[in-house]
Amino acid sequence: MKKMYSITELCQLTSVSVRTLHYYDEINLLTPSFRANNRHRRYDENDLARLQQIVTLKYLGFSLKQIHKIFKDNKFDIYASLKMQGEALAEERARIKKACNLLDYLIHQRESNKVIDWSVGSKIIGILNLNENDKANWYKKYLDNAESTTYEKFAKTRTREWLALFEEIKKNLKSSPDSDVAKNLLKKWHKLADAAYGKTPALKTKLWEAYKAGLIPDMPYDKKVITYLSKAGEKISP
Amino acid sequence: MKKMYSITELCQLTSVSVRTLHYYDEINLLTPSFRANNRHRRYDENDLARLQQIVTLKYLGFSLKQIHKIFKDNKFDIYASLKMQGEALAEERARIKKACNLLDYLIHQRESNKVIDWSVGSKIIGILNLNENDKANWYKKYLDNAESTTYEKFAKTRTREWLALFEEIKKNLKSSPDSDVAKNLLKKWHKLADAAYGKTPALKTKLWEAYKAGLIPDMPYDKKVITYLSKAGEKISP
DNA sequence: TCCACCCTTACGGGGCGTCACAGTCA
DNA sequence: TTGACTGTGACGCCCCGTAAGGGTGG
Repeated sequence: MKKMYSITELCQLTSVSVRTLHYYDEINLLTPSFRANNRHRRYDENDLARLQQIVTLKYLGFSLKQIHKIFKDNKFDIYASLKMQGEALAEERARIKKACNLLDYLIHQRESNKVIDWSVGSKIIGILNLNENDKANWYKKYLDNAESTTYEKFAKTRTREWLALFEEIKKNLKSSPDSDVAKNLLKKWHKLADAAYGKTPALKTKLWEAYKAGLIPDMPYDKKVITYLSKAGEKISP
Repeated sequence: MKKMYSITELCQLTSVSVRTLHYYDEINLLTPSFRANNRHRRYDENDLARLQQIVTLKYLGFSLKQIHKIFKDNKFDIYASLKMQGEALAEERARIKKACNLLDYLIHQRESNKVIDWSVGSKIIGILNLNENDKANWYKKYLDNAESTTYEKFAKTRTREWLALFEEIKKNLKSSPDSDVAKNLLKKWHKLADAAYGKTPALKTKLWEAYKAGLIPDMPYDKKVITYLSKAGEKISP
């Protein structure tokens, strides 16, 4: 004697609404194995198992259409599609993390300037959506033409000096941002930055903001370094 | 003389489709400031700025309805709503991370058993969706009645012994999972586990699976400890 | 005349929530 | 009679994509 479930019983077991089961019946995703004389739906153990699979797959981000395919196609490789879904989830995670970064950036803008520059927001979205090939040219989305030229000239051609400085800072990460060591490193950083952007302080700020917000794709510098410098800067000129 | 934009120009500037701008016009979210004689839409700088704000807010997860409110209500505190949206994003992140954990669990199941037990999947979803108050009772969702009783009896009443063991393991995390130290710790763990679940080995496995998958809310043990034990176990009985 | 833009109108889709109305069994 | 449970049917939502069919300026 097999155990049978009414529609509400099944709902309670799986935290699914009645409407949802009606809908799944309608689209032939989960048709009850039997109908009582009153036309009431009656589900058996297999139906329950199937529903549990549906619920689980849905939680993992599969669409009902995809789930349909998984059931229909016996040769369907669930293992492979689970792995694929894993990649999709990873992408979604990355997207949300980017959104969080952008959010922090905007909140910080607002805290220091009292006004949010939304054009920067949409520029950043452009950067975040760059594909692998175009990532290297992020600055073209963020800066205007003149600024881009300046950036290419000074940042890219003198990369070695920057990297050396950041390596040095990395070694001193444990020292307090208040310390003389930190002040000294900050001074060195300002010297390099001013050599490049002293004539265009607005650009200097703009770039610094971008780095601080973690908006640069494949940043060659450790983010900890940026945070450290940022803290050191705050201590000196609050 | 103000700069004006045709609809396609605006689209190119903001990576938004024409249809979308039509729609925004339709719902009065972004009505172009002017219309040419041909009824063509003409946007000015303000419209552009507004669109940039819309795009940014949308990227951050706001609905069009919410954005509408933000514009309409002058007293609207954008700062506060940005912060709120930050919380929403954090929740979404958490959800995705949970889904990733579940996915790993299922893939691992499939790798060792060749068959996925979907009922476990839906049980786990039940656990993951527990609110703060009910988290402590996660095992009631995961285990059946008899198992729950056993768990309450042995796991909860002897918590101190478990915690002591896990603390000891934590101190030895750096030792290789191959080493004698590891073997010894694993032995201790088996002794404790068997004292509790020796008579119900299926339950022992079931609980271990749950821990390994990181499905226990507010787990009192460091996850590194679980991973370490897991590796040590694999080395001994592959 | 042809082309490049632009317009409006309308259907569809995903995954149900939410009525409205009716039947059945205790 | 009441009321708990169930059934079917249909509209709505949200954010557009995707036509279809037609206008205008160069």
